[in-house]
Amino acid sequence: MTATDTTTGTTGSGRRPKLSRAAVVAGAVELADDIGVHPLTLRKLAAHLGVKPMSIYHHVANKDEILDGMVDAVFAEIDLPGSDIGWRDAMRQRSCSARAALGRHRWAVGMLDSRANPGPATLRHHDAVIGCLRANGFSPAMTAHAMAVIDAFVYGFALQEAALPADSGEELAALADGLMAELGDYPDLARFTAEHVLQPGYDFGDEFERGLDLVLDGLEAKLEG
Amino acid sequence: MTATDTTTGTTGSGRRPKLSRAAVVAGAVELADDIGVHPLTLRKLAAHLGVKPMSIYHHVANKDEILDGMVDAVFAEIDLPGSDIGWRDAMRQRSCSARAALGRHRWAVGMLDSRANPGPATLRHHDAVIGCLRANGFSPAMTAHAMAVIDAFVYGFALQEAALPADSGEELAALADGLMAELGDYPDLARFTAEHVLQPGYDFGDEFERGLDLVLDGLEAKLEG
DNA sequence: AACGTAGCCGTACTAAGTACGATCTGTCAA
DNA sequence: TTGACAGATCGTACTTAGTACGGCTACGTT
Repeated sequence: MTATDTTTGTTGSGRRPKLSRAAVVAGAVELADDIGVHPLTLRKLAAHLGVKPMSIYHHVANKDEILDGMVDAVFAEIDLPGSDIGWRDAMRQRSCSARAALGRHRWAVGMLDSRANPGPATLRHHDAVIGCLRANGFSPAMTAHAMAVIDAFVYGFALQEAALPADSGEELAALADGLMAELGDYPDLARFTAEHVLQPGYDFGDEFERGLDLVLDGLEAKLEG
Repeated sequence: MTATDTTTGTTGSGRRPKLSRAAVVAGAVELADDIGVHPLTLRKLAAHLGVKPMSIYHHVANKDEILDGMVDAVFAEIDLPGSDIGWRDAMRQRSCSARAALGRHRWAVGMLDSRANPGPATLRHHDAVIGCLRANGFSPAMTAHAMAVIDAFVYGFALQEAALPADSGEELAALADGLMAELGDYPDLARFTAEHVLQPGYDFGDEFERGLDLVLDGLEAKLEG
């Protein structure tokens, strides 16, 4: 009775399935990418899947189970840390992959807190990270420390990116006038925005790799010290 | 027509108000602390405020405006960086304060992404942080870098804390048996949980200050280098 | 060929967000 | 003092969302 069973059943009798738990979750992810999570309803999902609303309930118990599955589906997109490269490259790779996945599915970050039931992909991911660190000389305490810092940075950065009003500097520049008008009471913010954020070459996303390296540098120093 | 006007109006005619925008938002924060954000409905909020549902709509345009206000109310609880201490202590203080506020209101972290309209407390906070860093020798680029890394860590850590199934090690130990049974397929995770996480002295929250210092150390080194 | 079962759907109930307009109560002008 | 005004509150009702319940359909088995 694993909740992740996607097969149709071994005895094979009855109608040929159009749906499955995996198909429901995958459709929900697609639709959420398109319209967001809050506007995602079972009726819209059913329409997206070419099915009537109540058919969904033969594959999931309720909407929460779909939401849990969606989070796990995003984790499934994150590369596991490679085992043949060093811990630093492995962490770097999986962090970048995680940021990319959370960027493809902006709705996912905000769900990480309320979905406390980790799915198999989530557990497998954490398992692999722990295995990688322990195999590379990290003590249990250092492993916990490293995971806490790295994951906090990755999730937090993704959270900030998801909250950005615009994706690119160009879009941001388009909003600039209206924005600056409301910043009169905040002189430092206003100056900083005008002189740095709105400058042509600026891209908040560039801070990711710089910040990640700062974190990894710190961990490397602690590991050696 | 500032959306934050909490006064009853200058001309002073009409009925004595039991409600106000601020009272509505404050009540919503209280109720969300109690029951969570998803179960928070206007009817329950009205009951909590001792009022009928539709009365709320004379103070806010819709539920989204309440949610925006709630996020801003949490930001209002975060200490602004002190101006007389150095940047490092100022950042440390406001980070700890932010973590505490987000811990008091676990629902808040998950809303940071979807609530893209910053309120006055949020703007004031960012303004003060920028002012603090710029006044302490941070270039615009270094300011952006520092804010990105620190905020990412703080928000991300709060997100992880909010996702924890239990608050204390004791509560976690109570869930341990059921937990370990499901971890058969994840040997590294299982061993790590048993040998480190479930040990008496372990508290995930302790990682906050250690991680924060790692980040601040890295920034200090960059500032001097 | 009949049956059992898995998958799908129609109907309907409860609850949530909120539009619309009625009512109620202090305050101010005369 | 009083009457009218205006803001605050509330009653009603409409729309949409989640989902319980039971019926229908078609395929594999016997």
